[in-house]
Amino acid sequence: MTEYLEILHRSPLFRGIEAKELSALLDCMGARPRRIKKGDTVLAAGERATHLGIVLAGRVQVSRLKADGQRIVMGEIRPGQLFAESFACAQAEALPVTAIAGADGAVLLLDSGRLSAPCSAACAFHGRLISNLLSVLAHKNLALAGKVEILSGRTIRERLLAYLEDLCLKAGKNTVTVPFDRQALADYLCVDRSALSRAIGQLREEGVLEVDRGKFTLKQL
Amino acid sequence: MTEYLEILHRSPLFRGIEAKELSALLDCMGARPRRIKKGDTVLAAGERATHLGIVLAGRVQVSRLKADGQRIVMGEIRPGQLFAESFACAQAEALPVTAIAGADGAVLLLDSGRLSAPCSAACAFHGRLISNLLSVLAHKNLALAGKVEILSGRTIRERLLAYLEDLCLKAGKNTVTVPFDRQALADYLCVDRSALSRAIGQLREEGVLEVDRGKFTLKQL
DNA sequence: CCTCACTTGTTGTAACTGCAACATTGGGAG
DNA sequence: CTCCCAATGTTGCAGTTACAACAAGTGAGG
Repeated sequence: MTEYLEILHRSPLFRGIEAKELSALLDCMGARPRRIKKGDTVLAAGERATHLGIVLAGRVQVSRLKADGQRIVMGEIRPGQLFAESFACAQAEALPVTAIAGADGAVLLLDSGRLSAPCSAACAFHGRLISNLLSVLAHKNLALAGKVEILSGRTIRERLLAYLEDLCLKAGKNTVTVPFDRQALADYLCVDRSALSRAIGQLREEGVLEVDRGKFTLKQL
Repeated sequence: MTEYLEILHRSPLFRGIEAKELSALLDCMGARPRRIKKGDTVLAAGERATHLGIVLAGRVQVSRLKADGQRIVMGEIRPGQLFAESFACAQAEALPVTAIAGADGAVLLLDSGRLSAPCSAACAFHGRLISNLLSVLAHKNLALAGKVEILSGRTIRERLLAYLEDLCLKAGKNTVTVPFDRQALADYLCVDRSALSRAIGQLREEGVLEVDRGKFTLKQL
């Protein structure tokens, strides 16, 4: 656990909580890190949504499977970030999404009940924790709204460019590495993979885009 | 204000707070109801996101205008429900959405700073308020995820049916009244209005759907 | 070096969409 | 009742997409 304290301390969930206090807090909540290997299912759709997850190392991909077999990739979670927290906080009956490890690493699963229930030992930080969680949920909301904006594009071209521009804006440069392979990127944009390939090819031919594996460079911004 | 206390008391934000305490709480936060007329701009895009809104009567439509002029209708807010709360809680620089009254009514705007800052008089209920807000944000997240699922449909037909099935599921019957006119429904589904009309016509001809103005009946579920 | 599995790119085609322009409908004001 | 206007439906068309099937590229392991 010790090796991950630094990551946890930087997590938005524990902002403002001292490292030594953090350790006690985690003990109190019975948190144990769990190692994951690429491809492992961290949380499966259908489970009761009792726990929220924090990525300690590696990355976790959250996706949803529709009845017709279509997959929607909701996003990729990086170290320090949370996943499944909305479902846990909303006390959803069944988890509608699946979380899969995108690389070897580790996660921490926290019982949301224990997180929000008053705990005699750690009550001093409890308010802070809830307040942080509020902020995390709010930002997650903004991210989701951003995803809606991407999906509002009516052509693959529009959606891809909206996504890449968003990434570039956040990265502060015009070259970004997409954390998905082509199929996952297509599922993230909710389009067909081969059609996405065609759109990428066109954009490259037009000189709008430069592509090298997962590295995209926007030539004009 | 008194006329709206009942609505507020039933709002998820004030769950578990007694009616008489509620009144004091509102005073303490300096909340004043504001009457709105159909078409009024309640919150404008670009404003600092300092306040969250609660609909007291009527309805409020939240939409976002893209750079290319395309409008995205995010949703319709009904009495007791909140809007713009994510932006307020995330302390967003500028509001990315616009809130417009869809009918005559009234709203309450609450300063999110005052909501989360400790208040000597109402501190007893403060924790409750934050906890409720957490739940509201979590549920809003689920709603947004639902919208993403709707937008993941690759044809207008799929999106419309996903939306209507969702409404029917929530209503518990197979006849629902859509709170949008055709243009707003198209903007909600992020498709062209005339193409939406065409899709509705096809579904009706096939006997899948019965339509009367804004009233849709799913013949087969 | 080769094989094999997996990822990515390519292409033809039918179907669907966005767009624009126009027809129709329905309800409110006078 | 009639007029008027906004909402809704209709249609032709060019462009885009999903789908399927296949080709090319890539990397790990023997």
